[in-house]
Order: sequence, then structure tokens, then C-alpha cells
Amino acid sequence: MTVPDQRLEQMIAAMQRAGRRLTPQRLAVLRLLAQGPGHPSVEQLHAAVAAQFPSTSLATTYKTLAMLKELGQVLELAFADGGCRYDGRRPYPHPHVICTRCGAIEDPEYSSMERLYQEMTEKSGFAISHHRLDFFGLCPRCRGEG
Amino acid sequence: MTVPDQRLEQMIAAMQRAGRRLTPQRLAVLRLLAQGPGHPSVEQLHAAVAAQFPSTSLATTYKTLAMLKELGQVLELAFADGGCRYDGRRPYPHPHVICTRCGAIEDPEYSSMERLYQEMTEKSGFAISHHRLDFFGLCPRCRGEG
DNA sequence: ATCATTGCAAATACTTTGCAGCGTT
DNA sequence: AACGCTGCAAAGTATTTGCAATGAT
Repeated sequence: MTVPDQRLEQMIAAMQRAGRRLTPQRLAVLRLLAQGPGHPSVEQLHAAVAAQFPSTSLATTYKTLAMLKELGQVLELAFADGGCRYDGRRPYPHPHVICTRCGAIEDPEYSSMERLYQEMTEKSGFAISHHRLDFFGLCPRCRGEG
Repeated sequence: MTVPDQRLEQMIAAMQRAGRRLTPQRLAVLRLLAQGPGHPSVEQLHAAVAAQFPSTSLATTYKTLAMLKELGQVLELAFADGGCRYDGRRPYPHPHVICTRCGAIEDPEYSSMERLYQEMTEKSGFAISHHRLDFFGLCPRCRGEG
């Protein structure tokens, strides 16, 4: 069983636990999030789902994402321009690197999260529970293109 | 001259450099950003400006903030719920700690930014230029209230 | 006096919601 | 069979824009 399939199983299990129904439209969204490329937008997801089920509405895509968010099965990355991207593979907070030219989003490994939480906790006195870390710049490909 | 006054002077100087006019409405916005409390929302800024110039429109507040953003004189913090908060004191990227109960935003000192950039650069290969670091949790006051 | 800025209102873009009918469980 | 889900369209919400009048330089 591949890793993406594990994610799909996890998502389905979470839905069953919560008593949510697994419709074909929803299954298509789950598959895309678990197995599809990187960090899709709502429109991209909707277009891909509509390719399989042409009648699928944008509203249903939004509703499915809202449900998955509620179940903690997808990480929503809202950006300043109003757009959102979704990460179904790693639905927990983690750092992102975002290309300011082509929009690519990557998930680099990061080893010092504990240290970071510790420093923020010490300096602020907050009980920190989660985070959002975004780094912006040019990806290797776009760097090369001057 | 106090530190907030320095910020006000910097903002005004940046506007003059760019050939922008300093209207009473704009001055009121600048003052609030440079001297007022923490991280106001557009509505809060508009309400405060309207207290001095009742006819001031929300559109003008938006336009003024857009101009300041363009001049690099204010940091816009867009959140997932669609709301924005503005930081006129420290208009450059820096970490924030946000209380998930009362919405308070603080700017803790942070010492390891270079290290962080270095690790992200190494792991991703990106040429990183700026960032957005948000930590969420309960502030000391809200922790106490159970 | 010039022309950027203002304020109103309409437009935009995105997301949410109400509801009748459908289809999974 | 029950009732959660879908799809349509309408309603929100937050921000932007067009334009005539205003006012800072």
C-alpha cells in the first residue's frame, strides 16, 4: 500500500468516524487531495472533480473542503490575495516555501520546530498550539530564468 | 522625539518622496498606525479616523492602506477569516503570536531568524526574500480564564 | 491652477446559504 | 426508509473601482 493510499484511507476513516457519507463527488476530492499534485486551489480541485462528474458544483467542493477542515484532514493555506490552497497529504501545520514568481509551494523538512516553539513561548508567555510558517522567494527554476 | 513620532516622520517622508499628498484623512491614518495601539483592523482604523473626520469613507481608508503598503510603510497581516490587521510600527516581516481566544497580537523578540532562513534555503533551494511567521495559542490572560 | 484625492455608489470576487430533490447508508 | 448530500441560485462579505467634486500643493 502506497503512502498516498494510506492518506486516502485515513481520510475515509475520519469521515466514517464522524458519520459522514462518502459520495462519489467527495471520493473524487479525497483522491485528489491524497494522491494528486501538491497544493491545489478550490478551482483546481473543482475542475478536476468536474472532469469525472461534470455536474459537480463549486458549492459541493467548498462544502467538502469545509468538512475535511473540520475533521482535521486537510490543511487550508489562505493567502493575502484571497486565494486558498489545500494540503491533504500533511494536514498538520508545517513550514512552506512559496515561489513569488510561479506560485509553486513546497514543504521543506524542518528540524528546529521545538526550539522555535520554545523561544516563542518564553518570549511571549503564550501557550502556543499551532502555527503558520511561510517563506517567500524564487524557486530554483525561476532563479535561473533571471 | 519619541519612537512613534519617528515612525510618523518616516511615513510622511516616504510619501513625500513618492509625491503623495498628505491630506487630513491620511494624516489621521498615519498617526493611528504610528502611535495608536497594536495591530488595528481596517474597520478600527476607519472608525478612529471617522471620529476626527466624520465624512471619511471606508474606501479612503482602504486606499490609504494600499498606498502605505506600496511604499513599504505598513505590514499587512491577512488572516484566514478574511480579516486584515495592520502594523505600522514594524513594517517589515517579523513573527507574531496571536491569541485564539481574544485576538490579541504580539510581536515577541526573535533571535534565530538567520538560522531559520539558512535552513529553509538549504532544504528548499529557494532564494528566500521574506516570510510570514504566525504562532497561535492562548495569551497569558486567556490561559488564566480557563 | 493643477491634478491627486475624496466619497459615494456600483461593481467585483469569492464564499456561504436556503431549499427541493436525490441517493448513500 | 431516513436523512445527509447535491446543485442551483440567491445572498453575503470584504474589497476595489468609476467618476464628479474637492482641496493640497
